[in-house]
Amino acid sequence: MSVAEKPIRSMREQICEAVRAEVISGEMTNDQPVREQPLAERFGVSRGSVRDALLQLSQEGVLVYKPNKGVRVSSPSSDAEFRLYAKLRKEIEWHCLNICMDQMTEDDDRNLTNLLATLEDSCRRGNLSSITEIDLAMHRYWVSRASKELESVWLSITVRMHITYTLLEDYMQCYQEHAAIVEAIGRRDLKAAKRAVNENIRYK
Amino acid sequence: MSVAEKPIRSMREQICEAVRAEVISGEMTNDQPVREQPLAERFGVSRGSVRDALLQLSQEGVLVYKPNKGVRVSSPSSDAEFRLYAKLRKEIEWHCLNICMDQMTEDDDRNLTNLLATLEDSCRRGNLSSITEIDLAMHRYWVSRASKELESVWLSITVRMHITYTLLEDYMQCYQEHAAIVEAIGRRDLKAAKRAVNENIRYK
DNA sequence: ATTTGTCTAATTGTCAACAATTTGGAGGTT
DNA sequence: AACCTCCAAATTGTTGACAATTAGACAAAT
Repeated sequence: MSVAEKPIRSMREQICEAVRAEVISGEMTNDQPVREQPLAERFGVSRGSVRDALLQLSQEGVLVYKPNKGVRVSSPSSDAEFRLYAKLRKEIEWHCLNICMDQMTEDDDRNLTNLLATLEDSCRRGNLSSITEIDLAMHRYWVSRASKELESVWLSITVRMHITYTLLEDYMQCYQEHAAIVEAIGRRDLKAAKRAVNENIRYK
Repeated sequence: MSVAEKPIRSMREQICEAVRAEVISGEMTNDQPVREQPLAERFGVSRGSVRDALLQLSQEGVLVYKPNKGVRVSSPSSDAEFRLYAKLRKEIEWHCLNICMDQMTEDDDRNLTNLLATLEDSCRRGNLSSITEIDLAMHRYWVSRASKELESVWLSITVRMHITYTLLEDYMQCYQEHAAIVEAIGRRDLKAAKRAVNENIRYK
């Protein structure tokens, strides 16, 4: 019998995910300082826990930390760095597909199909923050499935790409690209899955 | 005039560097738990600062964190992941050489030559922990020179490779490989530098 | 007008105490 | 001996208070 998953998420993890989602979806503008006290009040915890979360997000690349000055939302990378990140991200996702393709189950297929359905809905409604969130969640799925250790490396690279979908027509294209990936994984077709992922991770 | 560097290092940063060096150089065995209280007493600070440092090192990949159980030294990756990390690391260092080769000064040449001399000394004396430390410091030099943002990504990938030189004969080879890199950088020969770096980052 | 110094408010950094959780072992039962 | 139960010690998680640092406003001096 497989070991039971731990649904417990530490306070720090919850704050991390909330702030990360807000930053990635663009609800916080670049270079904007992120103060500890307001966040502590908002989550009903002490500053200590908030500090832990902000420190982790800084290490992750979502925020930038300066001693005695706190953290601020990180600015977009240069084009050259963006292309490098895209390349690294593709290498990691390809590797993870290699690893986890064989051990995919019908449960995984269902989970991915559900994520895809949610993505389609968000794309139709044009809900930008929801799109970016689910986009990340889908890629994260096969990375996490392959290696928990790689997941944190992948995340710290991906968040630095500042993914944003600006044009309305991009929305449905985003959905179709992910549909192609899920379909390839469903057929356990490694080559097609890699090709589809490569199509989706654009080099700008 | 260039902006003055801040030599100030926060308490957390100092603890991080000390513990990281000890882990990387192999002074702490794999899976060994790292307790907060002893470290706090050793550095003469409170547990809070130590917690911050351990959290950062967990995010970096040096340590592994488990809720309510603290951190332990991370175990080596699988061979497949090692090869992936090597590939990612090479891509980053190549990119950084691309960026910073043009803006290298005589000061940089002096710094690298000094590091190389220290490395030679450590290699002759067979001081393993010193070798790994200087090895990392050298590669870190051109990465940091190119991009502070990439530095943290590079570090988190590199520390997961668990670099260790086990055989005595490897020591002098390590020195010679780095000598080749420094020499190529001194000639501002990008292609030769990339080739030398590629030689040094082995795929196991 | 520009610079310099100083005060004040806001913010981050550190600490020690307390709460919650995990660990390990003593003691008893089968 | 093997297995459970419970308790105590060790360890991590959280909190509020206080110290240190920074940023902005304002006045004084050149």
